[in-house]
Amino acid sequence: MTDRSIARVDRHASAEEKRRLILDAAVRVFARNGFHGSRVGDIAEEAGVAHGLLYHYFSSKDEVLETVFRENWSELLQRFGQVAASDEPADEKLLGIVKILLRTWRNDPDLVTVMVREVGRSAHLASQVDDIGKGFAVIQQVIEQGQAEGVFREDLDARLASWVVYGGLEEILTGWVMGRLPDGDEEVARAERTLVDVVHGGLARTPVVS
Amino acid sequence: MTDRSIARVDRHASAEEKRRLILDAAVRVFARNGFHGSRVGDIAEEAGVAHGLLYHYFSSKDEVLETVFRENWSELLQRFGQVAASDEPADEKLLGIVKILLRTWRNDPDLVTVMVREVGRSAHLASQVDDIGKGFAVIQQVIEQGQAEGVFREDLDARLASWVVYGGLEEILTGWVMGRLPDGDEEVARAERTLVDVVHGGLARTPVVS
Amino acid sequence: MTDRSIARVDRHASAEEKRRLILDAAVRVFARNGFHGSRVGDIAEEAGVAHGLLYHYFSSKDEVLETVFRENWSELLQRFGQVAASDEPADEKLLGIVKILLRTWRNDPDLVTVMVREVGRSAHLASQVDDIGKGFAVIQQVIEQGQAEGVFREDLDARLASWVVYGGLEEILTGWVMGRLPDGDEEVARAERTLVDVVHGGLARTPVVS
Amino acid sequence: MTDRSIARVDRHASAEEKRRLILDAAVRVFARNGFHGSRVGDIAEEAGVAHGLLYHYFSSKDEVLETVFRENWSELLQRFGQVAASDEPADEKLLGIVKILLRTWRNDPDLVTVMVREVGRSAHLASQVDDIGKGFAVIQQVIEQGQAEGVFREDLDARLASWVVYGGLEEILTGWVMGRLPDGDEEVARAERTLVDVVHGGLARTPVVS
DNA sequence: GATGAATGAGATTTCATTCAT
DNA sequence: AATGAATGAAATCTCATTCAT
Repeated sequence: MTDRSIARVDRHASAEEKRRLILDAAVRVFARNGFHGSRVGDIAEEAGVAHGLLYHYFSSKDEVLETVFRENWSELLQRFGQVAASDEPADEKLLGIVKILLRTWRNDPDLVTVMVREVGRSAHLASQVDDIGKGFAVIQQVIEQGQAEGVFREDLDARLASWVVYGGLEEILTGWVMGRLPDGDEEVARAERTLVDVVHGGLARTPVVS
Repeated sequence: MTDRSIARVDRHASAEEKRRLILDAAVRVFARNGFHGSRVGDIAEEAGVAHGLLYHYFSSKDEVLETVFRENWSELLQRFGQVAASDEPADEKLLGIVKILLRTWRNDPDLVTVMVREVGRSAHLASQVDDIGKGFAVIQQVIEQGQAEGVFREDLDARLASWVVYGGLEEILTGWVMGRLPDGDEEVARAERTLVDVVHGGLARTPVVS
Repeated sequence: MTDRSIARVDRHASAEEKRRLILDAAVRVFARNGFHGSRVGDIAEEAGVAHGLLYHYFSSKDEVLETVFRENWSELLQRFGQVAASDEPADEKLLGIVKILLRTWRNDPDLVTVMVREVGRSAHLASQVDDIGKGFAVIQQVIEQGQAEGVFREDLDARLASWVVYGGLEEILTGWVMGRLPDGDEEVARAERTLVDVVHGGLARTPVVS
Repeated sequence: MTDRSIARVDRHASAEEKRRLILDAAVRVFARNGFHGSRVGDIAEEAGVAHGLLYHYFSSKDEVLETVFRENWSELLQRFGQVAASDEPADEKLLGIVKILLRTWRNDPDLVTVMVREVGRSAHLASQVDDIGKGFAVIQQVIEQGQAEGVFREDLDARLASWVVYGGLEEILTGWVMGRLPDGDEEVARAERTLVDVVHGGLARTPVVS
């Protein structure tokens, strides 16, 4: 979640800064053209370096995408973990996780675009699979905790439910990414509310009490 | 949702049958290797024809994917429409739509794989956008109908809610497609139940009645 | 020099007529797109037949071009021969040959376009070389005859001179073909006059009498 | 008209030299096989580079041909211009232009072959049209100057006459290119003389004085 | 004769990656 | 570290030609 808005080429950028420059450029370019539609040269150009330099820091174009994913996803995972480890009730935790992801969209739509479109379901890289799984696992844990605490229904398969929750979340992001859902501060707030309402209380008016 | 299991090359296949052969082969190959990982020659080989013939029926590899999507999605849309037009209550309709999609997975996992992985969020083709939107629209209509009938809460944004519902649905499919969720008749039934439970009744145990 | 203006597809065209249909279509298509820019299918379409039929009458695309050239060039050669065999003086004969070619342009610009652009200097076909040579030979004979009769200067290499004459002629045609010289009845007449004036009397005002 | 005979691959060739290497190789290959008969790989092989490098310097095979034409024709045009700007009489200038072209054949027959066969009349590229026109324009100017000075007949259309002159010239070159006229120092000298004699004094023995 | 589905050799072009400087 | 010229595998697409019907 580095500030990518400052893209000017600093002639005196240190080695690490060049690496960042390239990663940030990659996010913008992948977001704009997709992974397959982006050439290594495009990334280098966007970063203001020669394309050969990219291979000094990364072993391949694939590794650039993988790095983008890994570094950012791990940060998200960490924040999920903090929420999950707090002593709030399960439903609040769920809300916290939702907020983290939806608000990331506001801060860095390009990054979310890449995560959702390129990494989410393409079988590009094997390594990510585990990491993505950890995201589901956190949600699943929260749900299971909620069931244990009695705030969530126990008749639900917590694992499947975590997929449903995550899916709803990701679909909203996709809607924004693809430009099919209106974007803006208010819209994000509304989406957050709707998402939580649906997964928490369900669509049904008269609650299904059995 | 043609039966693609019969792939033997019928020497006396009529022209239209060859077209089908190619489309069906494309679904299998795209499902196996992804769109970008599939060569035109792979599709032709799988179909048992020369690769040049593909260009007799389609103008490009892209058009093959587009056709796969268009022809199958329109069939799904039609079935959604039938459910939506029935005189069942809204929650039954929602269940009906969920069933259509989840069971398509069982009948034709390759097709679903392609739909979910290649078409869903890649900006491959412009034309599909409209059609995909129609899927959301049907769900949204059902939700709005439910709100009007009083079976669904009125305080929800029906449009956003339709995205959440569809997202949960698609994520389950993705889990199967990516091999990250266990598959099987029983699992599909359980997923169906969980999905409907979540979006209908919500996760909350004690219904949120204030 | 068949009348190609009547291009309607006669359903009851006899075999020979189909052949003509194809040849005439080929002239139009080659003139429009050049030999390499023309597909066999384009010719067939222009002729209103299936492209497979072309191979019933000709063994290849090359042979179509060769046939166009051969059939039409032999007709021109014949007319050259008639002029050369007449009992007019050599300078009149030269004028006659010039007239034949320039006026062919008026009657059938597509044909001349093909002759000039595709056959003239591409080494497409070996067979034509001889035939083209016969054209030069006729001009050379006329010049030699003129020299023998005393109307033409004897100090000129008749062979080279025939190439110069033919070159001037062909260049004018090329100018029309490429749209770089104005076309029209009057222009053709003026070109005829200029060409004959130059090759006959030369550019020099005060004749070079030594 | 660079010396193309030195084709050995110099490992230390600078970037610009590689570009030249490719252009020179293209001239040889186009001369040998014609534009359509030459594969990009043939050019690269002849130049001793990988075929991909060609696309580093040129955007397409077409652009290679266009560049060959443009760079060489502009040099010729410049030399024409020098002749035209000199203070010689018009007939000497005409001779000068003829010499430039005919002698280019001796120095670089491959280049002339390509110019005559591929560029002259194929409608390959739009850009050349203007440049080719400039060649005619110079000749036309010289003729008009001669008419003004009284050395050339005033009753001739200078524009058309320039086409006739250029056509005679080009046809001689074509004869050599196609191997239909004998080549050699003496032959070139004879051609030069014949060409000038014809366009200057005409074929007629007793000059046409009216 | 006539059709057009089917074939497959072949050509251009792209672009990730390497490496000499 | 940095550059960008150079490489070459690979992929899409074209189209002349064949041939079963």
